[in-house]
Amino acid sequence: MAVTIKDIARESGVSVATVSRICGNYGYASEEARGKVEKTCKKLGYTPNAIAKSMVKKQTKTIGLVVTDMHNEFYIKIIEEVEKNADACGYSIIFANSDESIQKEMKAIKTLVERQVDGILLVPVGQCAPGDATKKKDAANGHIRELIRLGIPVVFIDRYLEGVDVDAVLIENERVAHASACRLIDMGNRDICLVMPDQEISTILERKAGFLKALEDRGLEIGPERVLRCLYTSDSAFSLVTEFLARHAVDAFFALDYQMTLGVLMAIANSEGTWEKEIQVMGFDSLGNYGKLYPGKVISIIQPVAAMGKMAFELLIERIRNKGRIGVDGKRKCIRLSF
Amino acid sequence: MAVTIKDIARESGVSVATVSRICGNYGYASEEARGKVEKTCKKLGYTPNAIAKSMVKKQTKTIGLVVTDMHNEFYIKIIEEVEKNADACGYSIIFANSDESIQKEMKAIKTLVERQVDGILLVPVGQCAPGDATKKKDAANGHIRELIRLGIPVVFIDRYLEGVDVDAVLIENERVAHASACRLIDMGNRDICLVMPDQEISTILERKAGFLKALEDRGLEIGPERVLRCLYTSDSAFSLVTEFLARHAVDAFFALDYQMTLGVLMAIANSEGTWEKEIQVMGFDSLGNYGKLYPGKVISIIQPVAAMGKMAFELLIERIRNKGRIGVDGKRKCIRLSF
DNA sequence: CTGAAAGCGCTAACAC
DNA sequence: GTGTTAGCGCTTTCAG
Repeated sequence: MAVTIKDIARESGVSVATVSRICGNYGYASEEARGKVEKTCKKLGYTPNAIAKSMVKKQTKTIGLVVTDMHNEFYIKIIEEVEKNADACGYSIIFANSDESIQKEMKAIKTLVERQVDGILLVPVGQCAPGDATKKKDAANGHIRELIRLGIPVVFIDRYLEGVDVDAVLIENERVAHASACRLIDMGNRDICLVMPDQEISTILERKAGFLKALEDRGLEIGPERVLRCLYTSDSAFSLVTEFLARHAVDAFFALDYQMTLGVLMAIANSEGTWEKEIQVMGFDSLGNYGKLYPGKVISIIQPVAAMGKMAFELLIERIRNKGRIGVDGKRKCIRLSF
Repeated sequence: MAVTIKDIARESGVSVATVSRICGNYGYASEEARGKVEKTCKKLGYTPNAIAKSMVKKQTKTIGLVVTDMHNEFYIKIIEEVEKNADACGYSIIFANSDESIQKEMKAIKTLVERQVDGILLVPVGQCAPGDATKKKDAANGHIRELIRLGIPVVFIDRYLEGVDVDAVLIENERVAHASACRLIDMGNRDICLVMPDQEISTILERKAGFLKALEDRGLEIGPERVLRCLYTSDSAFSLVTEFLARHAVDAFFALDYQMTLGVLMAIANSEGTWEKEIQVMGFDSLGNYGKLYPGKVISIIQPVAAMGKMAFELLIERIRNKGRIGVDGKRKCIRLSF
């Protein structure tokens, strides 16, 4: 049997209240009592029971963190940053991977709610489709709405969901994509191929819009065969680009996220004769150290991931502190980082 | 206020005991009661409180997971696998990163204990030094011993600690390194350079021993300048190998883990004139998809990480189930996977 | 089959 | 300053 506050109280000849005050160090306590209690705590090897504490304080000092993909270094970085920030504030992370599956996300969130997390940091799977699919999407996002109804603070990271009013920390995807694509064009690349996952995810849609606008601004057109849509994995991008390269020549590739960038590089590195053509690659997300493995021409659009993790955590903490109220102005915050 | 079992009881005109039986579905309950309770649960949007449940059941259905490095894909895979297996069994993961710091590890473990995790999966930082440093190491590993004293099941993954009796899931490092190095030599490589972090970690020591034994078995010698010791990062390995390549020529590199393998490849890819020399690289851990980015000669020693994660989790669960007793034979298990 | 009641370990009034 | 006590939401005997 683990030693409890009661044991400490008995052993030191004081009441549980006194022990609680001393161990939680709040309220008054005589030096004498303090000394005795601290000694017995050490002697008996007392470990406070956070569960019991949570029970009465109605806060667990834990937050849920759900990401969609563990093969994506961007999300790994997010996990790392969130854990670091949380730890510094005495929060623990209950971690879950939704693996781009809405079912897994729903299950994860249900578990987190049951475990009484103080708040949730979420990269939402849910796809924000425009148009007639709205009703279906609404149903699919019911679990997020439920969270809001329950008053559990949630902050989205990286992606947002159309029609769901939630705080979020995002990137200025359209602007950044636009600026980057302009730069790519202004470097002299005319024939550019877009590589993207065929999914209705906010980041992808926004980046795509920015890219297309850049083409338009520069008076360029893009044929449908130059918009490569694949599954949301680097392998899929690899296959598609490899196939494409066997048939076509291009000046450059524009890849909309980590997996796409990786797939493009893999394809170029492995396609006969393409290496020396020096195709320019521009893509979202750093490939970490791996960039050094690829000697070709690559420009990475590196998101400020550390800042994103920090801001998301801090925003969540703010919401947790003012539980119920949503900021001073009563509005959700949607932080858009530019860079 | 969240809706509780009490609300459900009142609303459905039964006692809390009945509601508890029905929601936890154990014990008897009439169809009538069941129907009423289930309806009100739905109506009021009842979410069971796992914290309260933990309080009385004295088990939280959570396990702690602590890894040492989030820039190492091997550990990321471990996280992924553990989460997947845990989720399937109704366990949640409280995650922490010790970042190779013994202080952070101690803090993480303290937190996990306070949070009453049912068990802990740990890649221990602690370095298993042979010889006179023993006493210092013992002190450093006191927090692990404390865990055992408290009866909290722990399973080490990847590394073990000398003198601390804990279940572990490891690789047959020495044998695998030996076999791999033999193969490397038998391919015709005579002048081989070893790249390793300068740390007393079990994996590294064992792999090094296997490598050296292979040289000995084949009647080869290795000069001290061909044993490259660096910090435990790919950048450090990169610098050291780059410097080495500027001065020496070798047939092959043997890298003792993920970070080392990555550093070696980076160095070769970026060193003037080394590319075409076709230096053979053999190293522990897959570089995931990145392998495709490097067109040189690489042989990866790929650890069965999925099996490791699964076995570690299952061993932990077994220990949790038989809380107190340590297996049928009263002995710790040290599973050594070969491949 | 169902209900009353006793806690799990801790905090927080409220009295002394 | 310190102790008593009433819960937090739930499970689990033990009666009925």
